[in-house]
Amino acid sequence: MSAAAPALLVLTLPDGATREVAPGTLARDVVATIGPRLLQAALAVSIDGAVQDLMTPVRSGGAFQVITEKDPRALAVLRHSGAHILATAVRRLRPDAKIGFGPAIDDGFYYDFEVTKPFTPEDLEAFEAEMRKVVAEKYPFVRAEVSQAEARQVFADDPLKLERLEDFEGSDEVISTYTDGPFTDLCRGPHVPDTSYLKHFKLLSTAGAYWRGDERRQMLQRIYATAFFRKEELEQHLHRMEEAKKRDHRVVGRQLDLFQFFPHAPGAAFWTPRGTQLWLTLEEFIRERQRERFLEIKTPLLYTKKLWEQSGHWGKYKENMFLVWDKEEAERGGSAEDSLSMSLKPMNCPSHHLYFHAHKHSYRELPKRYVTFDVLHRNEISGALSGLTRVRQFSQDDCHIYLREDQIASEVKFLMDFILGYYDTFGLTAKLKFATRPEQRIGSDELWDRAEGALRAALESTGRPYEMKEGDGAFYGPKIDFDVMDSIGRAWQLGTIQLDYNAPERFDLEYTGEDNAAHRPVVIHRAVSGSFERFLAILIEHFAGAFPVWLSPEQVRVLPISDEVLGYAQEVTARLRAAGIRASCDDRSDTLNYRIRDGELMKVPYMAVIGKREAEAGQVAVRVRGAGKKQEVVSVESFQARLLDEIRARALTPSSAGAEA
RNA sequence: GCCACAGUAGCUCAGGGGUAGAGCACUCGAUUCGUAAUCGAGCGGUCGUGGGUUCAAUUCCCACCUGUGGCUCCA
Repeated sequence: MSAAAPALLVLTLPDGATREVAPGTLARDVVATIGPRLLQAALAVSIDGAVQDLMTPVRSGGAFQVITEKDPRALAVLRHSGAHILATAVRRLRPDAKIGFGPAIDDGFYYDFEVTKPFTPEDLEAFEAEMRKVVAEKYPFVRAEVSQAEARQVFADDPLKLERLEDFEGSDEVISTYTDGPFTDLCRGPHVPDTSYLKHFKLLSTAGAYWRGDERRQMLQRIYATAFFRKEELEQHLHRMEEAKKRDHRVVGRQLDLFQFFPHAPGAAFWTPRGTQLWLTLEEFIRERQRERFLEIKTPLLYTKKLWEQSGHWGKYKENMFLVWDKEEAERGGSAEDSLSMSLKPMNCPSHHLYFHAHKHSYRELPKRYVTFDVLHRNEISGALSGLTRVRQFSQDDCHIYLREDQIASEVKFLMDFILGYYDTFGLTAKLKFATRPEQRIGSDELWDRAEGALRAALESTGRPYEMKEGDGAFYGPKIDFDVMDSIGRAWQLGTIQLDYNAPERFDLEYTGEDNAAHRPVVIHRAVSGSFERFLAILIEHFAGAFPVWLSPEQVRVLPISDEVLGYAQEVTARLRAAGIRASCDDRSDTLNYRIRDGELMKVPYMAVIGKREAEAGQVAVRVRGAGKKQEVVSVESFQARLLDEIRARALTPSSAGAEA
């Protein structure tokens, strides 16, 4: 503020009105000129798109917006303040705790601490209680701008903060601190005006987290928490977490008897008869879709080191491979290391390249699409394993396409339609991400220009919106990723289309062109499901176990009301089975209510109840899963026909129960 | 791999230094039922594994295994 008469800054309000203020005016004073009610509701402001708190001096002009609870950006501000309040409470109860980072995240916030004794669940309760005190004490968040030297003074006892301060060396970024009562943090802000704004919050869990995400650095103790403006929102959030837990594929998988794990095979699933049926149905579906334009091949699971050296896996991926001991190599006197000269395959690409290389190919036969469903093994670190979503043994619907460069655009278009159509069948919606050349890459810039151009042109030709992920491509080529959204709004990265100019070089792949000369093909890596295991886990959670009829392991359960009609019930069951429907007859001597309940719990899409009336009329009383008592009595023929239609159409929901066609 | 937590009957879970209990499931008997749990009886566990402390360990301690939540990684 050295200038004698600084120029006024012009702030433009959303309604077009303007305010002219002297630099250094507090944001809250600007808000006050708009209205007292707005000042009451204000949590922060946005100037030219940058969120700042009310006590921040205005330093530049531009679009000026007041951020209230309604603003989507407000929650992050509240949660960030929540993180400070958490740290305030932790510091009071555990003065030895060194503070790390404490940001707002998608669903809440966390704070990392370095402590000699890790936190226990009881500690969490104590911290939460202490936070409520800090909230009640209503400390204002006081911003201060300090020099590097002053900051070093303030955080002299916090080595993690001192390390953070090093990042400011030589930069002209303003160093600011925020103080709420007894606690001061190095922080850019913004914050809500005082601690009392944090009303509805909950500490959720503790976890270890490496300092700065680096596994070579020390492990800090992270506390996860969440916060909302309204009590109902917090309750809803916690309820959603509960609901998500209920549809957790590990829980549903046990309830519906789909798969299980044994300690004897960590990271490898056992599929039960019902689960195996589910798997086979999915696989059959994929096979059917791929029958026409893809070539399925089955290849070895175990290969010699030579292949992995050629593919580059031996050098870059060996840690993750299950190496296999070669007896003869050992007997030749090789070292223990040398005797491990084979490996279970962790990926299919080398198999496909090997096969493509083994034959002469004409330009006329491209694109050539090889698909393989073989079992893959990756030796994941134990801590990474989790249900079906992260396993050591899995299968992919893995495809490698060998094509001419001029075919890239049309091929990518074809693959995109293929993949999106696949997700549609399950009611999954996909978001597309286009990832471009990364820093670490191979190939000339001209090649990348061509590859990215072709991929992008194909992407745009579909007219679908997509997001850019600059620099996130594979080292060998750009890619399109498919982020799939499930029924409760979670995103999963599943499908991918990747251009690869590296593999053809490594494997010396060739085709004979029109000119009778050898040419290099391009390779496209394509996955749709990711892995069967993970995809089935997603489907289980997406449908909460209530699969559409075509996928259901058990499609119809026939329930005879009494033994008198058992014969007819068995006849109906046999007839449905003969028509290719997965039907069973529940002839247990339990009550009808009991058996209906069991059928509902097992999420069987249709129950066909049969009493004397139905037996006499050649009908069934159709009960649709989840529809309660609403039922329709129809002839066996029309029930069967309708089922077959629904299965053939791979309908997501049943059409009205057994309506006569 | 790292940090924390957990492991008791097939499942969900209670208990706790003196070798265990419920509900459901399962088996048997009775019941033959009209749309989400019929009644009764019975079977079932060396309390994850191995060591240690103790007169005594499922319980306390240590190690390991497996799982869960994270970190890292990732289909």
